[in-house]
Amino acid sequence: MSPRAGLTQEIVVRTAAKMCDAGEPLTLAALADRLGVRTPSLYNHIDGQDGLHRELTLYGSRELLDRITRAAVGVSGPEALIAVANAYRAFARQHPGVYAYTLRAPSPGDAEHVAAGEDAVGVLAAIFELMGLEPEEAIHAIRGFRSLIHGFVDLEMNGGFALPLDLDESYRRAVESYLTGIDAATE
Amino acid sequence: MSPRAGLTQEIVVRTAAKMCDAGEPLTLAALADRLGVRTPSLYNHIDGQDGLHRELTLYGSRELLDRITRAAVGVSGPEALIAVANAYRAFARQHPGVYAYTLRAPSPGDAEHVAAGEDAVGVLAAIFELMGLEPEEAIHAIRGFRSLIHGFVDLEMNGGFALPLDLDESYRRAVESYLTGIDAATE
DNA sequence: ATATTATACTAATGTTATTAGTTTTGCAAG
DNA sequence: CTTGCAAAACTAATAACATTAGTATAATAT
Repeated sequence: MSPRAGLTQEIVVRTAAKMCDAGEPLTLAALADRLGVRTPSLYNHIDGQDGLHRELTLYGSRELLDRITRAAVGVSGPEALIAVANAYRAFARQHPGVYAYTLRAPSPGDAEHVAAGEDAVGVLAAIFELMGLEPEEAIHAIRGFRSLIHGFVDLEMNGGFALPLDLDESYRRAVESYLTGIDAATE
Repeated sequence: MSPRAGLTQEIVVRTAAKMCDAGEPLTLAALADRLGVRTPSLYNHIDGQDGLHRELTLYGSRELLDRITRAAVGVSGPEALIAVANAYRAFARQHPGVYAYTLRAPSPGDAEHVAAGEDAVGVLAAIFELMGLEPEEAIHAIRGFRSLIHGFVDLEMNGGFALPLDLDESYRRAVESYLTGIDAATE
């Protein structure tokens, strides 16, 4: 009937990303259906379900790295960190499905994935060290910073904040408070 | 052969909890096998897979609430919050599988689950308000606090912290920095 | 023009969850 | 003590999904 549907890994992964961002359950069957193809045909482009997840993780990690990197150019200090925090949350809200994949720990062999994670940490490390933190202090500070913004975004996405009080304001205050505390601890 | 294996919902849920805490994939098939029973027999005690997940969520939420409540008795202020943060992390490390279920948003109809979540927030609200925060300020502060500790624990559990630097120290500093910032913002 | 390779297919298998309907046990009421 | 009943376990069957093996065909390179 139709050998040659013109698929490519790029198309498969991007379509999968759209589906999970839209909240649709992401199964190989549904993905194949969406692409007008039979399920086994996907195996020509991705290594099964695990492979698809790996690709989504990599895709999301790179995209997120790109966002926070761009958010940080031209600014420094707390201002830069606030910009990064806002870019991070904006990405997660815009791509809730893909965002969830970015959190997966890289497999030891997955050099590309590891690299994307290290680059993201590198962006933060540069900002903190320019603020006068020693490298080791910076690592602690980055861990807390990442924890705060990821935690907020994750709870927000999972309906963890029930009360009718402005979430933007809560986020702004949380980031601000943490940075104030870091500043106080540095002196 | 063996009608009457002596199962009860309690046993089913606790066994499921043990399995997911041990990192084993939690399927009804595996759970039934573990209990020495056929899969459909589980339906006498839980309402399918969704029902099991709901029970695990409730079980975990109550357990976690119990831990943080006990951690907070007899102490107040930042000391109490640090105790809560430590109890929270200890629970997550001890019960990684169950912890993941506690994060699920309660279904609107699930009054028991909603109540457990509100109680947990209530514990934190009491502490913050005794520290002099207005109710609305307290909500913002609680959101940030929960975000920080959940985010840290979640990243830690998912291998998000790669570098060989003491995690306990990072956690201690993160909580301390945040509380310092809250304190500064309150005056 | 032909050979090759990649892509998509059909067919088949195994796992899982779920429902329907059946048997049997343990307990309670007469 | 017997009889009846509800609950708990079972078997059987169905549907969704992922995966593998093997086959056909189209695009491309020779």
